[in-house]
Amino acid sequence: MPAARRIPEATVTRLPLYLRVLEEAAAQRTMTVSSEDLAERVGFSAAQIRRDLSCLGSFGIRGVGYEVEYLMLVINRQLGLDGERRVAIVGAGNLGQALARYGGFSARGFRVVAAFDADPAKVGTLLGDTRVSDASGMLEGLRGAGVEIAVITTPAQAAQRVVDVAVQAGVGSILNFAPTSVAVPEGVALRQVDLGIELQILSFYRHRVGDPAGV
Amino acid sequence: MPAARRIPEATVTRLPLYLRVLEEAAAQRTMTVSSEDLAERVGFSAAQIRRDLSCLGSFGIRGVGYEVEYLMLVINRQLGLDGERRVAIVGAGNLGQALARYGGFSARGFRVVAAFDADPAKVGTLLGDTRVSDASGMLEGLRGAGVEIAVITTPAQAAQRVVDVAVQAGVGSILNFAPTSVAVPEGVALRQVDLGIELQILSFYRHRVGDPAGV
DNA sequence: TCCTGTGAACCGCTTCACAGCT
DNA sequence: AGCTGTGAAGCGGTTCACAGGA
Repeated sequence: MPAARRIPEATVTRLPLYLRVLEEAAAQRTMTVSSEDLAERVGFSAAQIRRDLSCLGSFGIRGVGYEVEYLMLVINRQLGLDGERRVAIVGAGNLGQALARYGGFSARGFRVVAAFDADPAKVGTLLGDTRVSDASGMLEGLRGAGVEIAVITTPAQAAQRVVDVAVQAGVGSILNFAPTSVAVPEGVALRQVDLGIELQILSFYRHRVGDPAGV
Repeated sequence: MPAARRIPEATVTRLPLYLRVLEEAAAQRTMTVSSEDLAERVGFSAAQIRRDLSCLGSFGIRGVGYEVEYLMLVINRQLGLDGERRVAIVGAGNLGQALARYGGFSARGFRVVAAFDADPAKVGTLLGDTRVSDASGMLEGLRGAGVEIAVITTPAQAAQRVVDVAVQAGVGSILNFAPTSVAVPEGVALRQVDLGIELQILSFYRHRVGDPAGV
């Protein structure tokens, strides 16, 4: 009986990676993988992986490893990927397009059921295969479509307003790509990704030469 | 004399956020900010911020706070944003477009000096305002343009090949958006962002109801 | 008085090392 | 023999709490 422990945040962020390599393994008709195999594919230690997986229960086979199919099932269920998630994309720019067309979404059960933009020129066009609606109808639109996750790809100055409307519409999870920090009330899940910040972090690690700069 | 200490990785990832809110503050003609002010804007604790900034030297004014302009200068220099960084984008799809047009890049001194795609239909088109070249000329192209950072927005199966060529061309930093883990040799900086994984993490935190699922 | 800079305590995550199961 | 699952140790980062400067 898999004793489901509390799952540390750090572990949660790694589970999707395991899922990705497990799919690769399954595609190669691999039946079982050891923590060592997984370690090689994802790039961190075998101990780390055993510790992570032990949080989900204890279903590895000693002397053998983990059953690929079963492990995928367990991780999928833990992440809540066993059903469908209703997603809205707000902001029909290039990033919104990129996300709407990204195959990895639908493959994981994320369905884009609504799209919004404030620009009249974009309203009525297709984002992936979802028709873009006017942002003025967002509150009702999000409610009506039963959206659980809102993905924000608007300019920075619109982001907080969009978040507020989404929360009001009962959206429980927000993924913010706008280059500004937004606030959500207690109980709403939030993740923020800033593409510009990633480059800045890289920029730091670039000039690792001992540079004892003064003031 | 600001004693420049070693900067923890966690701190580095926060510096760009400080920069962002400092710019907002500067736009509002704010001359100084306290760690408390900053904490409110970025959303973590004042102690955290003081600790982070103390790594860059000690130039806060007790009883007052930090000078906005000077703090920006210090952080910019630490991140290596005081000069220009030559960037290439590989993969001219929607995500590549989104990045090329993203204002936050040029504002921070990141210049897109080359773009590549394997699709003949894309070659010759514009990515932002950079002409897309054929991927077959990537090695020479990257070298010739003196690219320091390669941003990868190709499909997963092309990513590792692109990384290998980039490294061979002397590119020191890689930002990978392709949904697969790539490997780089020692000494090359690497960051990976998977848009799909962010959604999966959110999905986990969504169903926080006590769900004692069995096997 | 007010806020910085920082030792010290604390906390969560990672790694080690090995007992125990197959 | 081989690999999992996990106590225990180790490590990095965060928070506390306060000494000390403006």
